[in-house]
Order: sequence, then C-alpha cells, then structure tokens
Amino acid sequence: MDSTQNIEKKWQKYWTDHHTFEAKIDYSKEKYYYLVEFPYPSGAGLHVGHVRSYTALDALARKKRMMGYNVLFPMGWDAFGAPAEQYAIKNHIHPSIAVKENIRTFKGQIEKLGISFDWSREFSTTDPEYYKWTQWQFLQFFKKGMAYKAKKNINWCPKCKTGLSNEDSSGGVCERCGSQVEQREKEQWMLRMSDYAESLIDGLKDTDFQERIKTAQINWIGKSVGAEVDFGLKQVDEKLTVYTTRPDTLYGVTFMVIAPEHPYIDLYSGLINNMNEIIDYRERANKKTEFERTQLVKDKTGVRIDGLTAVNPITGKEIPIYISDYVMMNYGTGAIMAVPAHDSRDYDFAKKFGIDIIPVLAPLYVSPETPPLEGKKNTERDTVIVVVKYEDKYLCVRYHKFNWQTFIMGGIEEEDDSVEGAARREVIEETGYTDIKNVELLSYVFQESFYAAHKDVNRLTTNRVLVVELGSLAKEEMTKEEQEIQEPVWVSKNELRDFLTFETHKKICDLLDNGEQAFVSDGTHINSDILNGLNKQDAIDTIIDYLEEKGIGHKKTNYKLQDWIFTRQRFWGEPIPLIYCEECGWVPVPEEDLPVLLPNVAEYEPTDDGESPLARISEFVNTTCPHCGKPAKRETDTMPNWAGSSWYWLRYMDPHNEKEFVSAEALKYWGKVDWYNGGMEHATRHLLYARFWNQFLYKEGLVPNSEPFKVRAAHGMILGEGGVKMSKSLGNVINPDDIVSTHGADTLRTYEMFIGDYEKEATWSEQGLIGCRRFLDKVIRFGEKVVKSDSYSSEIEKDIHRTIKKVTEDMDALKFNTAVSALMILLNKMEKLESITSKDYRAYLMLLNPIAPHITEELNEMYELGTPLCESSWPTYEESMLVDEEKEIAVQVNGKVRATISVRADDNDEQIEEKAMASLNVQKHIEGKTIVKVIVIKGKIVNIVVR
RNA sequence: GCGGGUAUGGCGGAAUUGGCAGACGCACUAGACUUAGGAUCUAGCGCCGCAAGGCUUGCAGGUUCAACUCCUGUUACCCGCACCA
Repeated sequence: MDSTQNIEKKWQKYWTDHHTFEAKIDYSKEKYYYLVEFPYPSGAGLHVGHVRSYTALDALARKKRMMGYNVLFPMGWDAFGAPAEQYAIKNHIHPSIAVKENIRTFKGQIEKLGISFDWSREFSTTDPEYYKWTQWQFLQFFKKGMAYKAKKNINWCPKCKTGLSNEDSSGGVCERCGSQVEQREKEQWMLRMSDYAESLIDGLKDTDFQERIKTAQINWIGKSVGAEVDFGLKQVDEKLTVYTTRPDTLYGVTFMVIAPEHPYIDLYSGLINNMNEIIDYRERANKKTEFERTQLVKDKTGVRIDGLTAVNPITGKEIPIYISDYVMMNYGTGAIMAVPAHDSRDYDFAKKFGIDIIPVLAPLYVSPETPPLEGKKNTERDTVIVVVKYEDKYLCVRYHKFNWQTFIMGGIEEEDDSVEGAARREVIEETGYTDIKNVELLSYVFQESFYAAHKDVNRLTTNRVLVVELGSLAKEEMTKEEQEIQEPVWVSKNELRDFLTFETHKKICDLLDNGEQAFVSDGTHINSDILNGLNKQDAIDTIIDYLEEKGIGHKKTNYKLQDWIFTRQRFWGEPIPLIYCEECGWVPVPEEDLPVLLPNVAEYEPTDDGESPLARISEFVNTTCPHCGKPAKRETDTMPNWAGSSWYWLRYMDPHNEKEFVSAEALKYWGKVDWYNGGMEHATRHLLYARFWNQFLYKEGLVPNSEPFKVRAAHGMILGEGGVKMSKSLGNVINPDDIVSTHGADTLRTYEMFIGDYEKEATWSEQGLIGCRRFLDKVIRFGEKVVKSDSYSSEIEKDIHRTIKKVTEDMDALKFNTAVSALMILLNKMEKLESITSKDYRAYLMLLNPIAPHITEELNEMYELGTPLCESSWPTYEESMLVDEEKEIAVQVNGKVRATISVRADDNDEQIEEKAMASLNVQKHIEGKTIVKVIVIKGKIVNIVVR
C-alpha cells in the first residue's frame, strides 16, 4: 500500500478534479446548509481547535451528501482587522499582501485535512467585490435612519488608538490588546441596534440554539421591566426622573442617588452649596480604573448634594440627594431612588452614610410548629423579639406552659412610647435585668402566621428584632406571677440555634452570624399605605397603575444593549461610503461608485488625535458632493471587524453575483443556515450583530427570513496536555501539520472526533492519538480477510444494522465519540471471524468515511468494493434486524444482581419469572425468605423482593 | 452577587433517559510472537477481601421493587455577565 501522505493527496486531488463537494445549482433537490465560522487568517496558522469543528461539520456534510442532499458547506476569510495592520505597520507592506500570504497557508492546511469545503464559493471580506456589498448594505442602514452620527463618550483604547464598542471593551479592557480602556468624547457612526433589542430576544424562539447560547444572548441584551417615577425637587419646579424595577418599594425610599455625570449638577450648580466638593468627586470617579470600580463594590463612595432636596411623590416626604459612581449615566435615567432595606447596593450606601433604613416588605412564615387552625379567629399584632446580649452570651427565656424556648417576646402595648420602650419593658418584666446599655433596632422585619394556643386564636404577627446589650448583670426581683410563666436562661452563641424552639427564630441567628442584609426576596408589604398586605408582584402592578393615574410615573422597559458603535479609526477596514458636504450634509456614495476602495498608502499608523490614517491621504479625502457637485470630504473612519462577518453566510449562496449582494432565487432556495458552528466566544457579539443585521435586512424585504440561523452549536476548546490552554508561551501548541505528516489526516480527524463530548473542552493526548492510529491500522489490515460476497456475514449481520443506526443517529446528535466507539466495537466483533464479506467491509468503510475519508476511499478502491464512497449512498438498516430473539437479562434479589438469565423475545412474564427462580444463585439468596413481590420488566430486568 | 454548566476508575470518557455502573480508548500487569515497531496477539485490570461477599457515580438526605439518572439540601470547580437600579 502507498504511503498515507500519497493516499491522502490522491483522494484530495480526486475530489477537486471531480468537483465532488461543490453545491449544485439545482434548486429542485433538498438542500442543507452547514456553516462553520470563517476564520481570521492569522500568521500563526491553523489550530487543532479549528480542526475539531471543521472535521465535525465536514463529517456531517459528507454524510448528508451521501444521503442525497444538496449540501452547501462553504469557507472564506474574515481578514480585516488589527493583526494584519500591525504587521503592515512594522514591515511597511500593504496588509492585503500579508493577508493573501496567510490565506494561502490556512487554505493549504485545511486542504491537507481533506475538509469537504466548496472552494468554488470562497471569498475574503477584504475582496473589493465583497466589501462593495458590505458598503451597500451599510447605506441601506443609513438611508433608513438606522445609522447616525453621534458625539459620544466612547470606549477608547490608547494602545490601538481606536474607539471600541461596548461589546469589544467588556470588563473595561480592550478585547484585542488588553489595555485599560479610557473614555473619550468622539463623533461616531452608530447603528440603532437597541431598536431591535426586543426583537432579538423574541427571535430566539425561532431558533434551535443551544440553551447556553440563548441565555448568553438574553443576559447580554439585559431586559428589565420596571417603571420611571418622577420625584419632585424642593428648590426648583422640576422633576427628577428615576428608573426602578421595584416601584413597590416607593414607601421605603430614604435617599436618591444620581450619576456623577448627571446634567442636573451643572444645571443647578447655582443652588448647590458644596459644588467644589462635588466637582472634586466627579473628577476622582472619572479617573477610577475599571479595576478599582469592580474591586470596591462594597465600599460605596459619594457626596451629598447640599442645596437640592427631592420630594417623594406619594408621601411628600423630603429626601436627600447624593451623587455616587455606583449609578451609571448610560443606563436608565442616570438617577435612582434608593431603598436601602430592599436593595443591597443602597443598603451598603446607607450604612456608610448613616441614612435611615425603612423596611416596607417582610417575609411571611407560616409556623411549622403551630400552624394556623381553620375556623379560628384571625388577629394581627405588632411584636418585638428582643435579643439580649451580655459578653458572648444570649439571654433567652423558657416559657413553662408550652415548653417554648426562645428570645424574649412581647407585644407592643399602648403605653409603650416606642419599639425600644416596649423592649425595655419586656426585658425587665420577663427577666428582671435592668442595666440596659444599648438598644439597636434591626431593619429586618418578618411576619409570622400561627395558632396562638394561649388565646385560642390565629395570629399574624409583624415582628421587629431588637438587639439589647446589658451593661452589667444588675437585676431586680421578678414578680411571682412572672416567675411562674417563664424563666430566663443564658445560652452561648454556639448552642443558640439548637436551643431555639421556632424555626423562624433560628433565622435571627443568621443575622447575628452574618450581619444584616437588604431583604430582596418576596413577602408582604408593610409601612406602605395602599400597598400594605400585597406581595411584591401585586404591589408592583398596583403602584404602577396608581402612578400612571396620578401622572407621576409609568411602566418602562430598559435594556443593557446599546447602539452599535460602527466606526474605527483604523486603516484596515471597509471604508464608510459617505461624503460630507458643507451644503448637503452627509451624502451616501452613489451605488454605481461602490466600492469605495481602500487606497494604497505608505503610512498605516493610527494617530493620537483619534483620526483614521485615511484622513492623511488628501487624494482619498477630497472629493465632490454627489448631490450638489461642490468640493466635499469623505468619511475617513472605517467599519469595525464585525461588519464583514455580519452577512457572509448570505454571500456564500451566490458568491459571484456582480449585480446584487445575493440573488432572490438563491436566497429562497438556501434559506436559513441549517447548522451554524462556532466558538463560545462569539455567542454574544458576532451572533448578535449577525442576527441584528439579518433582522434589519428582513424588515427591508431584502432577505426571506428574520432569523439567519436555525441551529447554533459551539464546540469545546482543545487544551494542551495537562489541561492547560494551548499557548505559544507554554510551548504546548500542537500544529495540525505535524500530526498530519506523522500520523495522517485521518488519524488526526478520528482522534479529534473520539476525544470526548463535542461541546465540552477536551485535553490533547499523544497517547490517545496513537490509539486512533492503531484503530485505523486495524481497519486497513482487515482488507486481507475480505472474501467476495454480496451479503453480510450472518454472524455479524445484526451488529452491522445496529451500528448503521447508532452511527447515523450519534453523528446527527454530535456524539462523534460514541459513533467512533461503536465502529471500534463492530471491528472487535469482526475480529473474531475468520473472514468478512466484501459487503461487510464496504458498509464498514462507508460508516467510517465521513470521519476518515481518505483511507476508506483507498481501501474501497483497492479491494474493488464498488464506486467511490463519496459518490455512493449512505447505508441503511432494517428495523427487523435490531431485535434479538434471545437476550441476556439480569436477575436481582432486593435490587442486587445475583444472576443473569437468557430469555426469548416471546417469553411471557411467567416464563421469565420461572427462569429467574431456577437460577442457582438466586435460589441461594431467597432461601428461607418470603417472596414479597416479583417485578418482571420485559427485555430488561427481573427483581425479586424478599423479606 | 446574578445567570448557565459540570462532578463517574490511574486518565479521556460510556450508560438505550429510572432497569446488570464503568462501554470504547489510553495507561498499567502477565504471557506469546517477532520482521525489534507508533508493532501485533492472548489474558487481566473500579475499591476492600485468600474467598464468600461487601462497598462504589462530589457530599447528606428523600421518593422507588430499582437512582449516575427524579426530588430537597450542600460542597467544589469551570464559563458568561456584573454597582444595569
């Protein structure tokens, strides 16, 4: 047999010469569209991670073709971007030259793997024939008012010297180079992506994306439903509008916070007495790095605005206003109403600045010890629970009558001047201790519903918790009456939880252990006038109705998703096809003048002043207005990287069309991408941009589907040996070329399919690779055992049918690892036979062909088994061949396997039971015991329950 | 903090969706053969135990004749988002 390399080359040439994998322009056949994300052709070359996803989809595509589909499985290059430009800056070579070089390398590597891409449809985003249509589509956005220029504080990377979208600067770090991102004010072209926020969530319904991808998108879009509420200002006749998701807590607002950049600060600077302090804070906040902002989440900072006071619109209460950097200007209204009792951030702030905390929502517990009784009268009471502390012990009480052990409890009586007063009274009455040093009212309030045996009524108590500290153990004698009711007990902190009778009181231990926190879950409203007694959702609905009726607020939905910053101040991108004319404003370049070509220049460096390098090229910049013919200037910013990848799957359908971006006919036939594979890192950015772009085109009637992709699957990463990320610095990068030349493409492909769950990350193992090599070698050796026959060997006929079913189904479910495993199992079975038939062997090679296409074609030809596999039909199985007449099943006694018996398909339950009972080991284990029950599950198991 | 996910031998990983846990591969052990190779073949290989047998799917409970699988609680790790009101 020829060398692996020669065999692989031979078949690769065969496929090219015969145009085997080119999608047919035959719109009568059933279509299937597989797409892998086209790569950025970097200088580093192909990664084994690319091999994993390309092979997986290649296998699926090959199989689908053998099943008779017209398969589109294209490949191209996403070649605009920084690395090529960096290379150009360094070496003074036009980026297009470096890109061509890299594409050649990539393509050569992919071809060596035998991936069945349709190369006749290949293109690069940097081809003028392609970016002509990217520009054309941008103009459609522009003409519909979907592109606008705005002076915005944008994310600016000082190293790349360009603006970045929010998506590209998440975490405050430049996605490309890792530099700290700064804020800079600059005019930018924006696409109104936020208009599509709802539609982008909604459209997910029409897709079969993996759940994790859907979630990632939904989180990114960040929808929240709440209300805008207008607070009054005391000093001026003006409103301060806030956005909140919790309008139900309006009665618990104790302060307001506005973002440091909020316009009111400058607007009302005349009224503000501490303007210097505020300006100083604003400057410090602006300088904070993202690191500082995220690391110091708990440690809130801010300044009170002296001279401006807000007025709660429903209580009329005056409340202070602060500025703080925990409120962002770019979300909501840049101002919030703060409810410290029910929001953890507001809570932290209130604690630090000593602001009141008013609880308006209390959890409701139904006592498990003494649940309310039906038919009993209901009474409500306000009570206090007093936690008395002295040194590290807690003073509790044992109530004799009901054998309750808990904290001091008592109702609030009319004579009490305050909650604190009630607490003092109860401590003295129930325990006699008098030296009360300190009383602290916790903001935690809870309600409890129970049967109060001593009064024979159902009680709903609203409980406040006080922590009382004793200064000494000074004590006065308790009355005899009181002594009979209860006795005081000192309990140490460790024993406290066990000592307490009531579950609800044990929750107080959590407060003592972990400190207080804002109560953010559901409960019943208290201290809230019209909302009292309602739960969270009912209260939200009620208050929104109320606000709308009174004209002080309305329901409002917000999204985190912002408009897409669509410009970069770089050279190596699609020029934005717009011209600025003093007379006519922004004018689109006429269609017949597209594409606006990137000029050939010597200087690619970006500039510190934030202008694109194109701005220095006067021949490029200076032009005439297409509208009035007067001198005008071109836009010199270029499009972001994501532009070219936002519609490329459409171009594959009709890649050489010079008149349209894609013909309606091709669009109609190819429709959606049926299966789109890509990395998890693109689950938000690329995928959202692409869906947005497509939805816009759909709205304009330019494409027939609003969603571009049916299935989106993501492959797991391949890690280096030891489970660490492959990286140049660790020196553990595996170059696919090396594996192909030492073991062959088929071995590499088989190994990457066998390595583990396709969706999970996997660790590279040289040993595992060799295992797959041995498997393929064994397949090759089997050729010598082949005898001519056009039927399957009877001994393994059923196994073959089963394996056909298993491989077919597993591959469709991306379970390549078990598909390979099934083929290994079948091979092990064949090994037991003296000879196998040519039909056995050909079926086997066909099943293996999608994963190891070269060697299987070669063996098929060598042993003259039939037409080339790539031109043959996928094998089918017969249902009737899947069942056994005779089967081994397990017999359990009390759930433990004690024997296996052989049963026939037509055995009835009695016969199976009889066989099970007859087994010696079963006899042994049921001897002397009573048989309670015998469970017979046909074809599966017998379980004998004995006592 | 919020959201998503994972946890099974020495390792990568299977388990028809509640029915013999550990398929398949790697590593390992013993033997055979030899053209001395990335060999190949045969047998063994979860843990404890000489064995009978017992134990075992992160941990603790529960439901069931039967749980890797369902329910409750809990721990650890990974990923995404993150002061989003």
